[in-house]
Amino acid sequence: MAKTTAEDRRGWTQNPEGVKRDILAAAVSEFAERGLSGAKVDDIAARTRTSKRMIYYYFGDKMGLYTQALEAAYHKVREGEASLDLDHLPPLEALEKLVSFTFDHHRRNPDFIRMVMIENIHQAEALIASDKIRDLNIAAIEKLREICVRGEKEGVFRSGLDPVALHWQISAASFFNVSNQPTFTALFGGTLFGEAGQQYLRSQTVKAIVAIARSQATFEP
Amino acid sequence: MAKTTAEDRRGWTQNPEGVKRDILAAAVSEFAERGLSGAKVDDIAARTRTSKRMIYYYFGDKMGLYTQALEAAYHKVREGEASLDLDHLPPLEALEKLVSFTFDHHRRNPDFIRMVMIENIHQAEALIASDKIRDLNIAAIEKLREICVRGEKEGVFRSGLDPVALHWQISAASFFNVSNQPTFTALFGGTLFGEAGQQYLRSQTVKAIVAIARSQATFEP
DNA sequence: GACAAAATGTACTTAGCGGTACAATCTGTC
DNA sequence: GACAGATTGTACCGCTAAGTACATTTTGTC
Repeated sequence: MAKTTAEDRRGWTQNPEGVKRDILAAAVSEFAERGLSGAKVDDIAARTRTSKRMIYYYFGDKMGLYTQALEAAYHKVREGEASLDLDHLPPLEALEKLVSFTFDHHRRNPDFIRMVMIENIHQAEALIASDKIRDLNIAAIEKLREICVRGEKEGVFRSGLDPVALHWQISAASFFNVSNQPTFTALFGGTLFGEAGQQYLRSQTVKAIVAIARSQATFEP
Repeated sequence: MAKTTAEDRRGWTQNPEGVKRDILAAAVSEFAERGLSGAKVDDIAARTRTSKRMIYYYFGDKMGLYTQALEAAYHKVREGEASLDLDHLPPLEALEKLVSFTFDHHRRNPDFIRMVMIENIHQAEALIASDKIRDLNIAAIEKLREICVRGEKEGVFRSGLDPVALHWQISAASFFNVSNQPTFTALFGGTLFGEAGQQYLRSQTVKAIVAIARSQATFEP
């Protein structure tokens, strides 16, 4: 995180793109950690190799920075998803793999999860204003829709499956698993969040989603 | 919400308990709406029939107020759950009813959900410090454990079911449904959050949880 | 190498907000 | 009804943090 790549600072030369990336990375961390009002521009600047002055120079104000940080977080995470190739798998395996992957992927990106939490606290105002993010997510649904269609054709999924509702189910488990870990651990202990617990939850989640997608009986344990 | 009950202000007499309740109600709304740093003590005071001075008199500082607001939110919600009687139902129906109820109950208490979101953003620091809240939640798990035990004995649930994991599954769906409504709506439209959509999601969720609990095949559509 | 525009550093202003000092009023008790 | 302690109102302080003024350096262009 926030590691210094060589190109970010070649000697003492100017480097607008590097500076912008540097600021955005710092902003994502800080906002994810402390929320919109909790994050301080001075603190973000301190995580940077540049100054507060440059934040205002490139991003206008705190909200401008926040919006772009949110976009950066979405971009990074959806990019990771895009690498997942499911077309060559039969629909049932494709769905299982997608759920497993999403579960793990969210877990690997807590900053993204926290940005979305913060966005929800703020009624998704910044997200609504960003067409960029909407486009990224439509693509995610299309991938799932394709699996649904294939599954229905082959008769392994029940007909009339709504990909958006299915996405809701997958997201609910994968998101909650990260977002509510602090309170859940505080109340019930951290057993479920160790490696074994997470594998268990993931397999249970896959099973639950598959049960929703199939109309037929399921016989495996 | 924050309605003026007759007893809260009898003429101009002192009324410590009424004032405290008034402040707490205002605090829950304000914190739930804007988060910990986002909430302003002056704004909370403005929602009150008393003054900022009284907030500091009764609650010490902003964090003290926040902690008690969190406790109040938990208390109210767990109290609502306690009214649910499942002992007379066979285990499968009891589980189904519990899931349905939880789904609806969370939906009816968005302020509670938002308080928990905020707590998670802050690593559950206030929650960890509150024994009161932990006790409330242990009780919720015990209710579920009892259902699991009965279900296993009667052979309708698979053996070795973990009530905490099951609670995780139930909470994930019910919580996410409220917590992420803003971003989900912004990205995919609000269809799922209308009355029909919610009924659909609730039934899907019940089906998913039941699938997890049963080892046997399920034949219903 | 001179000029303009882009990029950066330093120091400052300003307002919002958490918290408090001080005084006044209410209420139970003798 | 006087006293003590609990409760409340008014006015204020001080700090933090968002945002800016102004000066300086870098860099591409002729």
